Amino acid sequence: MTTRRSTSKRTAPTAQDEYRADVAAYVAAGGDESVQRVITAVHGLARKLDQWYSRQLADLDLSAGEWAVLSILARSNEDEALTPSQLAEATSVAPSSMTHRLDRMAQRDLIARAADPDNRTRVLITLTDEGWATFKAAVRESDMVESDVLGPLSRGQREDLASLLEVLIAGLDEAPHV
Amino acid sequence: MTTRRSTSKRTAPTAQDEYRADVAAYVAAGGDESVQRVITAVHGLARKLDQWYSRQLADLDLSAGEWAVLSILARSNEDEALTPSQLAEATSVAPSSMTHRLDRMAQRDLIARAADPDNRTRVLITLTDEGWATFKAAVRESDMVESDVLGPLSRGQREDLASLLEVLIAGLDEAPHV
DNA sequence: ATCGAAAACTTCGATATCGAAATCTTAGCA
DNA sequence: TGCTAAGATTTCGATATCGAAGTTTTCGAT
Repeated sequence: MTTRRSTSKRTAPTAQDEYRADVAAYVAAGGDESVQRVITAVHGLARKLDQWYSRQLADLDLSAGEWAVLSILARSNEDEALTPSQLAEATSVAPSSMTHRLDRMAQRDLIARAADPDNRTRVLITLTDEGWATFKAAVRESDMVESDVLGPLSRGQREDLASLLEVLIAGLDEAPHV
Repeated sequence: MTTRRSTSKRTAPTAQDEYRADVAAYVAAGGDESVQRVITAVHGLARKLDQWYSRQLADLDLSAGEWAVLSILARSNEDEALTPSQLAEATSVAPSSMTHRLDRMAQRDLIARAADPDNRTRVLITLTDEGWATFKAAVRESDMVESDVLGPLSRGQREDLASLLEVLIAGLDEAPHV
């Protein structure tokens, strides 16, 4: 089973090797195989994509967290602005961290703060033109990487894959683990 | 299209709603739909799982980063120990951060440092018995959540899903973006 | 109408992470 | 052998994040 001798320069196990070893380890530790294959693959894929993103985003001087804020605002801006708390919740970060993150983003004119006319406790965050432009630039760059990743699949296979994943997404709402 | 009125208590858009809105936003910004459906679903799933993990891991007094170290060691320990640099690379963290993380884990007796007999520059990290036990406990807990997530799919569908994802994983090694 | 509890955001102190410089070891070459 | 370049880890200063406490506004009950 030992196919590598990683003492010297061969420090590059392929993503496929890592995946197989991970699945084997989790199954050995008591996990169900059909579960671990899917979960491990989803995680590995997401991790790899995140690595690429952070490299791409660095070109635009954006951190992963700032990108998260940008993209959430971009998809919900048209109907209604969001508050710092909602952004913190949505990006899994403490409210106090969001304050600082928004400070930095406001300083760079990516977002704007405005008082909520209905409730002066609240602050409403909106994307500036600059923020929109940055969002679109990032999407364009990311789409290139993503297309490469999905390259090996035909359009029909992508549909199948998306459909299966969407079943899981829908199931998340039922899950009793909140 | 406006299906929510999130001013009051209804601050809980379902995971499915979020997913749809995300895909729509990325497509509107210039992304390919068959790409964005898959990528967005993978990300959403991974994010949700990560949220559950960090809650479960908190029970074991583990951070996500510490769990990453534990699981990487668990799968590669039998044939060969790893160095701090390799762990840093594998978990996408700076080498100096790994130093501190290993300090904490060693203090709690989860891992052990040992000098590499072949190269005194290197430090070899191994799991202690305590580390192994913690790893297994975490896998058992996680597997419960994961099984719930995959509940909506039949065994055959899981196979199909895993196979499609594995094609993508294999493709990562070819990708020219490193 | 007023008072107290709850909500939303920010400030504050402590901890984790990062990138760069420093230290020590190994490898290559004259 | 001796010397320089490269590699691996740790130390150091700066920044980001967290949880808790603080401040202001809103909501509900008396």
